[in-house]
Amino acid sequence: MSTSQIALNQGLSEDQEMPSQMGFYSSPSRSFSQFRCHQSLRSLSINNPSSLGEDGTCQLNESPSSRALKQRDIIASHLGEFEASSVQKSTNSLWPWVQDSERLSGKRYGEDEHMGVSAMKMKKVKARRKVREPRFCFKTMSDVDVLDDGYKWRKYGQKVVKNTQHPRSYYRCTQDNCRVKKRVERLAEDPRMVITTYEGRHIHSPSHDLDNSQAPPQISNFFW
DNA sequence: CGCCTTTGACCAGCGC
DNA sequence: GCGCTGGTCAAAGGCG
Repeated sequence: MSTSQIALNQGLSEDQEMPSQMGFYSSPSRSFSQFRCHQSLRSLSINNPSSLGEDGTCQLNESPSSRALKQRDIIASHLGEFEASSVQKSTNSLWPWVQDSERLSGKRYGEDEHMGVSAMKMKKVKARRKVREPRFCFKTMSDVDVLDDGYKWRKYGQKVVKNTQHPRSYYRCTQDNCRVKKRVERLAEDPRMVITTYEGRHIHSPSHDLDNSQAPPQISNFFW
């Protein structure tokens, strides 16, 4: 049985903060029931509070009925789910999945929220990008590091982070003017688990959809 | 030739 | 101020 785990730490109570090594920050102001469930996820019981694990993740054991869902469809569904329910509320106080170090320096958020790409390129010489786009992360048990989420990514960096055996890889969406990035790393405690962190919102549909017109229309509704 | 990965260097933020 | 760390840049090389 293949297993995916989606970080739903927004639904945690205040004293159930995510493990620090996962870089999560739980927002105590939101309850689990606030998540609206996409049709394709209902079979995965993602909105069932009883399925919330002790570590703040929702473990999705794929049932026969859900097994037909392609991995990227599941991911795309989650993207839409999170966007619709919370990620767009990108004020500092409601930032859903922020790394602890960044939470402590919340002043960094939103300064250049609407700056254009060319302007950003001009500015980066003196100052690194201070914007932090909406982000969320999830972990998946997988042999491959890069999950097929329907988008095309280009690797632009790799870094060995402290207290981890495996390097963290940095990817950027290859689509013009799309500033979405993602980080991929393996969980130190369990190398079988891949931690994927998305940052930003896609301004286009998944590249696979462009190639395959048979893709379910509900999926294309959830790009960001 | 174009696109991609690799990798060392650089930079900003943070803690002390 | 200094050192550490994470994130990014960009040159170099590989591959189809």
